[in-house]
Amino acid sequence: MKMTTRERILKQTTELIYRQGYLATSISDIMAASGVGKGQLYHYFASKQAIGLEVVTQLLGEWRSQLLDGILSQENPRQALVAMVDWFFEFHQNQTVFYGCSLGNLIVELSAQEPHFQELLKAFMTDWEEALVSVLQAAYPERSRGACREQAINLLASLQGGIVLVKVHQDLDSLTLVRQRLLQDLGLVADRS
Amino acid sequence: MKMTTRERILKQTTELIYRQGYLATSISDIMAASGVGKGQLYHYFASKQAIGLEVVTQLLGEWRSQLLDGILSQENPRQALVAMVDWFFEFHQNQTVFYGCSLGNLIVELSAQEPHFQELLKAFMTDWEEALVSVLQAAYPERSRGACREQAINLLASLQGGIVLVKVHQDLDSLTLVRQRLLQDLGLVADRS
Amino acid sequence: MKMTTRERILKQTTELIYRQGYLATSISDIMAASGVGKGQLYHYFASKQAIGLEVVTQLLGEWRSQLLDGILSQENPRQALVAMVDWFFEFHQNQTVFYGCSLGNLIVELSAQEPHFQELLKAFMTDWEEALVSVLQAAYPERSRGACREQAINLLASLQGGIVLVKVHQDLDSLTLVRQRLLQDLGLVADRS
Amino acid sequence: MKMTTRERILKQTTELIYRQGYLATSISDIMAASGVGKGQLYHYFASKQAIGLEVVTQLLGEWRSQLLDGILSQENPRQALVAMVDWFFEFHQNQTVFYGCSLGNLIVELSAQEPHFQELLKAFMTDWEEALVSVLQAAYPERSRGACREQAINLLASLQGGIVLVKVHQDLDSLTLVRQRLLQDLGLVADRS
DNA sequence: AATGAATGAGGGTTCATTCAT
DNA sequence: TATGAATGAACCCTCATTCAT
Repeated sequence: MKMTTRERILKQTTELIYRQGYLATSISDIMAASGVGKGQLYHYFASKQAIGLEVVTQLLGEWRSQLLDGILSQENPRQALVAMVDWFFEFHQNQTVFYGCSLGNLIVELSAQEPHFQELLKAFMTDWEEALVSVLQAAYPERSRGACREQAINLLASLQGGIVLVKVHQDLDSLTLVRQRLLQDLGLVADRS
Repeated sequence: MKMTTRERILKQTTELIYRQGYLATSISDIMAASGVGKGQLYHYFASKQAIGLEVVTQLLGEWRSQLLDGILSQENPRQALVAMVDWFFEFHQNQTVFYGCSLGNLIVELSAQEPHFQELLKAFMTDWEEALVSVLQAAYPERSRGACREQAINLLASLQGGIVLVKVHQDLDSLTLVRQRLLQDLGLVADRS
Repeated sequence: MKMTTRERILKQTTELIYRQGYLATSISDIMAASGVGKGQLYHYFASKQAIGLEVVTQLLGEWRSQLLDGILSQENPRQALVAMVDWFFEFHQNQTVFYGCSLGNLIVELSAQEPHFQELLKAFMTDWEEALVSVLQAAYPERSRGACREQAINLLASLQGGIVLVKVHQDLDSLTLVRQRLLQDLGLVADRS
Repeated sequence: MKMTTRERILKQTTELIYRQGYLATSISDIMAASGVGKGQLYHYFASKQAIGLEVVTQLLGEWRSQLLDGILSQENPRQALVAMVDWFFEFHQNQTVFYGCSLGNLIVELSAQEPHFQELLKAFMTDWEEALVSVLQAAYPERSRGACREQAINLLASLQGGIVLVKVHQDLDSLTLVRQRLLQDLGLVADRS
């Protein structure tokens, strides 16, 4: 249960970046949140960017294991899709302030400005898309790969856009409606098949 | 055709905020971009936040007039919907760097942190949603208002999410696929009605 | 008699750099010595290096006007040479701590590390050498230019080296002996001519 | 042939200080260059200053043995003088970047600031001067000790000043001319004697 | 309406050093 | 003998803002 200093820094910074964004999170913020001195921080990390990149790397690792290797890798493809939508939804369900999607926030804040971050984020999103395509292909073997890809992209866009709407309204409604439609789509198509 | 100093400041700041975000845009950046001294700037605006709020206000005014009062107010509701999707798509089509959606970026960056900005953005998004609901209702009179609302939210989510994907990939593909699906949906539903 | 803030900064920094060297002179030192706040400092100068370069530029300008345009430009070339040696000597004569030569110190500290400084210093030293060559040529018209150049370099080296010895001993003796020899040489040669 | 950790630290630091100066050489630089951890470093040395003083002590020891006990202690005094000038010259001859004189650099950087360093440097320079005086006295027995001392100082000044000029020009020419003159002087005087 | 001097808190980073194991 | 975690002052620089003219 004991955490090393390095882990504490990363954990706290993950939370700070999620809530405030990368730019708005200062080294002082990180020091205060993790109870660590300046020198110590730079003992473990070379720069603020290095912390940021490590945070993102770990975050994506977490998503990979939970989402790609876990949820999307289960046997039944339709259940996998439903589980993914639910997983995404449930994360936000219990919040009091809606900070948005940890990944989406980083994409919007950094993709056009910080190539190192963009690279990591893009790689993950590509993997996510491909995983989704595979699951969709498994769920609907009669469809073309192109059709699956289109649906995968649309599915991801809906989720990401849904959480953007949640953020501006500070209200879960939009995501609820998006989820409803997504599940319906998945079911509807299933009915037809 | 001459621009006043105040207008010049706002125009340049709009561009800077679009590309870099609000936090990353410093007073110095604004001064440099608009060729204005410190005194001037603080003569016209009380603070950086005041500039930002004015920029957002003008931006939303522009969207209101172009999108809500223009595109979405045309007689034929289905044409209105298609036009809206195209308008959104075409804005991004000609870019070399994909900075995302001016509104979406602000929502993600500021909604959870800056109530004044959130308020403006939320008000506009609400109006946009309502306008969409009305147009959808007009297009599909047989449907319930709830169904229209669900579709409106999903439409907006798809667009916002699509542009998020574009930003992370720095590639228009995702939005192209989203647009394809949206136009298809609008047609498909039309066929059924 | 009133000095502008900028002038005050430069004057104090010149003194600090002379005594401590460029690296050892911190922005805080400069702030304290010139009674100026951080923002103010960076209002007038873009960076510590910019201050340093300006200090060096002004210093070299001063040397140019006093030494090259003044002392070395007088009609009688032998008097000019003697006056130069005396001018150099007298500067150090009245000091209690021997900080060395303002130029020599900078050369030793920065020539191998900081190209911008080296460039300025080298340009001045080249001018100084050439001025000396001309004066020597005027004093001893029968000599070859090469011989004059050799003597010029040796004269400069003696002065610079002399003040290095003064610095290590914290004692003017070495420079006194160097001066003695230099004046003797000039006289001696004069006798021969 | 294996070097102890302590020796490795000293060797690398000597090089770093020679190239960058004492102030500009950080503990991190030393650690990196010698491949030693923090604990190691402070196990062998009490402080950065202690390392610096040891470096200087060793350096001066080296000069003492090579120059004072070696070159200047050979039987023939005139050969000794010529050998000294050549030794000094040849060290610099093969460099691509001219970092100046290891001793001269330290004198200029530290004499007026760091009493401990100044003490070491001054002691050595005094010994060097005295050794030179003795050799000159041996070479020219007819001269007064005062005259020898004057020449000794001037010889040292020429060398030190010559290398300062080399440093600012990043070009060996100046030292070549200084050497030429010095050897000529030694010969000239020899001729006269 | 306009200029730019002045302020001082805070930005990210490096420093030499000490401590615990 | 060796490791590297921890400390905190100081480094250069940028920030948004205010003031005097």
